[in-house]
Amino acid sequence: MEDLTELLRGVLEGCVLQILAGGGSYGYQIVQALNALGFESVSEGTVYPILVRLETKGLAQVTRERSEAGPPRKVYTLNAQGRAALQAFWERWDFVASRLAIMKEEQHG
Amino acid sequence: MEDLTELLRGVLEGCVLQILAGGGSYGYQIVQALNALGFESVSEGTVYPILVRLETKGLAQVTRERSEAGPPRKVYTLNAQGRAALQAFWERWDFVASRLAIMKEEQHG
DNA sequence: GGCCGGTACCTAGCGTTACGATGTACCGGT
DNA sequence: ACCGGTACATCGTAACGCTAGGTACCGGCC
Repeated sequence: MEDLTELLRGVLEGCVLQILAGGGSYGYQIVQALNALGFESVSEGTVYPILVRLETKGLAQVTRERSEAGPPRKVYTLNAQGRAALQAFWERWDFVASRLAIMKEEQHG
Repeated sequence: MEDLTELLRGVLEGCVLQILAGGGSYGYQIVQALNALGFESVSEGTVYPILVRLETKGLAQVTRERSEAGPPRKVYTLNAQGRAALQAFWERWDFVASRLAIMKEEQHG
């Protein structure tokens, strides 16, 4: 798949929120989850700033947990504001996706 | 609807390509078409740079047509490369949208 | 004639975001 | 001692959308 960079703007933060909604997670694991999902080009340089942003905005809390296989993890957990932000993200996404679907229909109709 | 700015990155260029695929159009009209579609915040300062970009990339040609109600219009028409770019856009969009759909499912499942 | 609203174009500057590159450091196995 | 995997951080760059401002053509109205 070609370069998705521009299309992923704003989307990745939503994806991270969604992943965190499924239970606490940390940067390295989130990168792997996004890669596994098909966003193969997403790397640490992209995800870590997002996590910092979420914490700064007060959408997630951090706890340190030690790892058996490396340095300690910074586990992020969504709070109520974070869940609200996730819902708001899906609303915006659904809106945009619905409009794009309309446009695409017109292509063939 | 809240601020869609970030979600529209990359998407607006695709929308303009799609609009142009339906026949030649010009900046002012495209702004109105996008507004009518629901992207109400999109203004001329957003669309004109996109059109310049399309021409620079060799995806569209320009012809001047006079208007009865104002200064002459710059009518943009897609060429073969433009139609290819449109198709490539839809492929990328479908990919991203499908992944997001998977993520959203997991929310409830 | 002068003014205003609608049409139509353009640009500079700003903020946000994703990404590549680079660096640090902990750990187990060989 | 070294290497690969785990795990974090940050700087600089590029791209894009948006606000704000500017120019200009036109018809109608006072």
